[in-house]
Amino acid sequence: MDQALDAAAEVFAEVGYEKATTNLIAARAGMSPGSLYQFFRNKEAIAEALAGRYATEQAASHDAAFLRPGAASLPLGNLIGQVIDPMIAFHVANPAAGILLQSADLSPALAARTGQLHEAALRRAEGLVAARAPGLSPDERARVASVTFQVFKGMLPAILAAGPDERDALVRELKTVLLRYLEPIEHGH
Amino acid sequence: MDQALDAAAEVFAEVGYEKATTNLIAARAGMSPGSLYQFFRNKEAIAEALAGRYATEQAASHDAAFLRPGAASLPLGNLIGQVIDPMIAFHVANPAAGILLQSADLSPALAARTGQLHEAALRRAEGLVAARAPGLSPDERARVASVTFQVFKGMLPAILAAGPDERDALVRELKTVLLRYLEPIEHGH
Amino acid sequence: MDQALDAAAEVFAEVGYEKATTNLIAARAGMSPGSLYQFFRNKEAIAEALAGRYATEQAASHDAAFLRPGAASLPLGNLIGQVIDPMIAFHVANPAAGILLQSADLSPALAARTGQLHEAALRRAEGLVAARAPGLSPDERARVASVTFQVFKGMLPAILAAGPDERDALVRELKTVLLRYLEPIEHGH
Amino acid sequence: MDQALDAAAEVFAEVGYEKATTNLIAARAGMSPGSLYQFFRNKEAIAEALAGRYATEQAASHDAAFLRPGAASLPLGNLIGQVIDPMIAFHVANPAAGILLQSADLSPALAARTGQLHEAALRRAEGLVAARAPGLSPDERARVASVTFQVFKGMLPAILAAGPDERDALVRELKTVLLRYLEPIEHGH
DNA sequence: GATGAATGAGTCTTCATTCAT
DNA sequence: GATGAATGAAGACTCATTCAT
Repeated sequence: MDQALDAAAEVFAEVGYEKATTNLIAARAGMSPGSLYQFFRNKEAIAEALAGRYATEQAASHDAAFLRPGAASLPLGNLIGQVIDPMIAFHVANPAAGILLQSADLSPALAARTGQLHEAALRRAEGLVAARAPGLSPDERARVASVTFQVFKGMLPAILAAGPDERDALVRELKTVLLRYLEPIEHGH
Repeated sequence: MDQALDAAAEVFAEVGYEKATTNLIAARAGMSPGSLYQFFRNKEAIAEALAGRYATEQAASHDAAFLRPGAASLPLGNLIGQVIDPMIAFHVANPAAGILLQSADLSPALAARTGQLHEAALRRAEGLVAARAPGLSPDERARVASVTFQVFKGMLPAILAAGPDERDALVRELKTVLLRYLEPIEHGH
Repeated sequence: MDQALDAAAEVFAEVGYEKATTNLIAARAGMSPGSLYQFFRNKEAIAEALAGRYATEQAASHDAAFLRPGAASLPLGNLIGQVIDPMIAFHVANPAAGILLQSADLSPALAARTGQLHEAALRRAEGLVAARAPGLSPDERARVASVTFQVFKGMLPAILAAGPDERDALVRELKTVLLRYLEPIEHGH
Repeated sequence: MDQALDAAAEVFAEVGYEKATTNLIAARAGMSPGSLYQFFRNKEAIAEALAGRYATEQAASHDAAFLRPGAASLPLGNLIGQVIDPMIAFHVANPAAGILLQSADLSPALAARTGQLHEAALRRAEGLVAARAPGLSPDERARVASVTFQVFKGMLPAILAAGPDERDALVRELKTVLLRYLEPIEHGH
């Protein structure tokens, strides 16, 4: 079943969600289509499960960053780096995650199925914001977290498509955008 | 033919590019599939033409913003507003434009055409940056423009999905992000 | 209407009957599809009319060969030459005639529509045979004529496809086949 | 898969290659279109496979005729009978073979494959000629073989279309044509 | 009489899904 | 539980034919 998700990730990354065929995923996973459908009700369920796996993995990496001693009192720039760097690394290692993230915006019908990834990321961003800007109203906090995530999501495709040098420059730029956006908020708007 | 593009825009917005069927587009346009294919060689060509139309319309609206007297000497915040507001209005009025903008994994030919939309927006952003931060190297300028556009693109889906109130708040936030990102650049990094 | 048939002949020769589209024929004829359908009930009717025209033209050329004084008493080899040469010339000049002749064999449904060409050619061959071998029963005469025509038809594609030199050799061979076949018949089996 | 080819043969024989639809072939084969496409990449591939099957079967039957002891020293008329009779029987039993043999304006790929049928028959005819008229130059030998085959091909449709009695008469006539054509060649032109 | 845009049934082909083995 | 052949609905696209102008 992990085998199947690995295969799905490969195929999604290579051809996108819509053009990925379940038969190709099964073949890539070294199993029969029938077996694939024993694990997943349908193609959508595969994407959902994959998104779930990504959500879990990212949560783990995020927690790791925050269990580091002193994380809470880190300067904002450093904190951003500690969060962004593993996220980028994760997406570089798992290009299908980006595909799923984008697919959600492509068609309303696709949104629900990758919700977990979205929601999980959002919730973590909200935790961050709550810790750094405790004065914000829940609405504001949610909005700031959402904006942060959207900026990340917006830059992700370019970052993933870039070669190593340009990628580093873009990541630096992403951090700059977020730092400049969040710093005034941290200090009470 | 405008009829057909209108119908295509509706259908793309509703179900996304991949799930849009040419027969549905034709029906929505009140014509037969055969007629649709008299105007467009294939499904891709429909999207291409639609992207072209959007590129043209946006260029016009953007030029309008810049021909306004004094635009060049406007405070950055105001300038951003003058650019962002019509762009948002455009995307709210034309939700299919966002779909096309986001669709990364299209065929090369279509990508090239939606690339028009992309490129046109990018080039306009570069013009802006060049005017405001003449000291930047071409590479830096291109990167700043690209980042600006990516941030916009990243927030677009949420803005379009939001209700009117939340939408306004998100647009304000988008402007804030861009202002805080660009202001230091305008003043020499 | 001759215009239309000329165009049809071109198109049939270029792409074959099945792949020829009525719109292409109309365009080639410099008229609208509507006009084409004013002259011909449907695509089949075009082929029929074209076959009819070819039948007429060939009849004329055949009669010319036979009105030549002394034709009836010519040695068989010469007579064959006088019949075959203009027929080959005709088919070289009108490649669509060969297409129509072949199409009749490709699908039972196609046979009827080019019947005129077949029948006309057969009847002329029968006339020839009757003149040269008056002793044959009507059945035998019909069969000999039919065989003669089929041999001609069988070699026609290769003759038309060949370059000039090979073509001459093949035509010579065709005449040899027919001469050797018909000579004993002329002399009472 | 043999099922599918049988069905294709039926359909090709009934309506010709162009008018044969893959759905009809599938239905005739008692399978779904999807299954048909599991065996054959596309419609062309069906015809190719069928042509291949025919080529193989004919080669076998032809070899059988020639492995018969004393075949090489048979009088020419007998030899012709031994070759023609099974070929006619084959085409009577497999009317689609004639359709494929006659279809000249197929796509290059298909032509190449039906060419197999063509080529195989030609090569066998050449073998025959070489054995019987060793004095011929390769060019002449090829031409004689080609002419022989074309005569056969030319008479085939009429033979297949005829009722049993007329068919026998036509086959006899075919043999006569070939015998009279080839006999002088066998004896040094 | 001519036009040519419009039609829509029909074609090939794909692929998510099922089910007998 | 696994298999993978079979399914068949549905999609992109074509083209003979019609009909309002």
